[in-house]
Amino acid sequence: MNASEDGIGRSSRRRVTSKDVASEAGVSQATVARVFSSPHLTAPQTRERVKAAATRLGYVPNAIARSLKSQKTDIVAAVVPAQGEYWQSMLTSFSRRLADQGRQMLLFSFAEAADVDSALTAVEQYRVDGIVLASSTISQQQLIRMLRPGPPVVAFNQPAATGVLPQVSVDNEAGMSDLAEHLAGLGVSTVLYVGGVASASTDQIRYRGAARALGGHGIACPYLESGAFTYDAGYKISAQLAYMDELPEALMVGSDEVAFGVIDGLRTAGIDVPGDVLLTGFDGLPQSAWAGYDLTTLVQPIDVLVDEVIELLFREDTQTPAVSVVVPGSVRAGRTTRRSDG
Amino acid sequence: MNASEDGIGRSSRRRVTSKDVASEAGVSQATVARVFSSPHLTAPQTRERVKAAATRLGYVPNAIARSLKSQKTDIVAAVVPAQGEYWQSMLTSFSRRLADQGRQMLLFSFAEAADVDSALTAVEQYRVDGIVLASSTISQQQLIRMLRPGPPVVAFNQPAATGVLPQVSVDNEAGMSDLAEHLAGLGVSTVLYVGGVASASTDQIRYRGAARALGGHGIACPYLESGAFTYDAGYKISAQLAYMDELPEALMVGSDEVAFGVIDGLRTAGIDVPGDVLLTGFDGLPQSAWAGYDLTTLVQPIDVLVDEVIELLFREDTQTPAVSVVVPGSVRAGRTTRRSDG
DNA sequence: TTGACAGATGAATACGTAGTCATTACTGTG
DNA sequence: CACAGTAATGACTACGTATTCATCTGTCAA
Repeated sequence: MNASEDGIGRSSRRRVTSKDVASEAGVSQATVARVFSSPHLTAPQTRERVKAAATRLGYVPNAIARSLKSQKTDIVAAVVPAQGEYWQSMLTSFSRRLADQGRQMLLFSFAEAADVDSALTAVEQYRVDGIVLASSTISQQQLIRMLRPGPPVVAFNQPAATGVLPQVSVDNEAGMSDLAEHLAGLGVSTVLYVGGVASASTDQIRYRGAARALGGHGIACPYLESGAFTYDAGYKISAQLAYMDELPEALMVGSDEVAFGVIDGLRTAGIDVPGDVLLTGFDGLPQSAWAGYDLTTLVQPIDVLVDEVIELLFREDTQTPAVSVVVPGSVRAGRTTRRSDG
Repeated sequence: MNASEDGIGRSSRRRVTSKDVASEAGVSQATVARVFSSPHLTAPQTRERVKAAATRLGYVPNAIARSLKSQKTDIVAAVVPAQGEYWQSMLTSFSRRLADQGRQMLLFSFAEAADVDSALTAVEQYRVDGIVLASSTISQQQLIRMLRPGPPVVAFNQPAATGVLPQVSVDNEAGMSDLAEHLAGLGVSTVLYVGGVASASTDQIRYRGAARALGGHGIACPYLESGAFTYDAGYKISAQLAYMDELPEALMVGSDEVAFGVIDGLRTAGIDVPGDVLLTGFDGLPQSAWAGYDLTTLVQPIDVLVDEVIELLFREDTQTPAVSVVVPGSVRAGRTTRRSDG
């Protein structure tokens, strides 16, 4: 007598398989499989009997086995940086969209660029149906690596990937340009651009958008690098700004998160935004609309971007070489570019 | 002649299997498998030859097939609400921790409580090695559903699960109690508690912590429900606060995110925090340390919580019935409880 | 009545890997 | 030299499902 055999433990004795259901219902395994994957091939009466047996035994189809046989997993992998408000909101939108389609999301987040390689190695092992690469810190070399045979890959908000991988991003240049026009329309004549990481393609393109638009109005636009796309980087760089002989009329910051840091840093130093200096962000994070900041920023239509990614991943047309999709954002005018009440 | 056969397209012709590598290297499939899963059983010379062949062909082991055979996926499922800063930071920490162990995270996020059921159904299909249930809005019934045979399940910050499922959470009651003591130590004599969702177990327990501690000092602590654990809920409820005949000396808010809304709402109404009213939060979100808020709050040691979850999921000892693990948090005193400079 | 045909089902197989068992070669010891 | 013991490998099978092919039943038209 095996003592451990009939303990009513939390753990299972053994998983129920379609074969078990088959004998319980008095049909073949094939029929059970059909009831769950192509019910129209089964007789209503049989179907009910099988379903009843399945419920009785607590049968749940094994997606792993199904994936092996059908060569599709219904899983999409997302390779995303661990830090950053922007990526988090993108993740949220993406996973929800996938869930609507009966797909799941396998998450590979990485803290440092060095971890990307191991993440990519892991991704390859799971035969996912598609891969999304996010983060501007993925190297060109790593992008090229994804060109091997395998599931479709799409880069997200990574202009550097253009020409290498299909890519979806907001129109960074036009977006920052629109913000610059907004400032120019307010009569601003001196502007300083506060970037995140100068080597990041998004940073470069956004700056170009600002510089061109402002240049069209005869306004110069020097570039200052904060060092990272984080709150802390913005907060720290604000010390430099506070000690400048003369503040520009407006600051264009490369991302909302950095902008939050800049604003808080300036305010801590006794410099009011927008009283002493106007300021714009970029991304349209939820927090940018919070009353504490009420930031003028470029809102990225994340849901649209995500839909485009999914569209690119699963489009039927495999002939047409994959292209870059660029989606326009929209300026949200907040308090940080509202001229003081006086 | 099949035209599409030798196009150098982006997509694969056919995946390379261990069998292909075997013939390429002149060994059996079994040997190839051993080289990748238990190299110590192979001769160094053979190992190199196989690896070379694998590289030449671009072989990548198939995790799906491995999972089917070995009955483990190295995947942990996380069922998490789509909204909420707190969950996002928890997710980040969790996925990173798993990655360190060579495990992946399958994400199931849900927008509304109604979506939880479909998420759970999907989770069951993938034979994951463990499941983490987060969010206080998962119903008791849904928790009970997870008691079926299957992978280990752990609830995260869900005191209501105690006794039903193994659970890990911060010490909500002691945490809020500590914050209350902090206020009492400042000589505060009137307090109002602003909760999130009154029916949520975390909300109830946190309130209890506040009420008990304050009661010990002879301080009453009325409860006001904001309606959700969101910024907007806090912002809206602040209107009610602004119109009160007399403000309490301090507000204890049930979560940081709600607290941000309350602070911004009050400030918009011309009520200064901490000048006119002191305020505490709960959770210790990254933003709570931002200079704009600099919130006095209870910092949850997310990394510790996550480690405890993983420990519970994968502990060897299957005998001992799973328990509730309660981890203490720590008070971070910020500007919002600093008496005005005067 | 017979043959054609659709509907429903079962037997058998493939998906790609890991592990079991058997076989072979080789080392060291009596 | 014989034998035991170990290292290395190959043949084979199981994991749980989906699908192909064949079989069988019953319906309908000629």
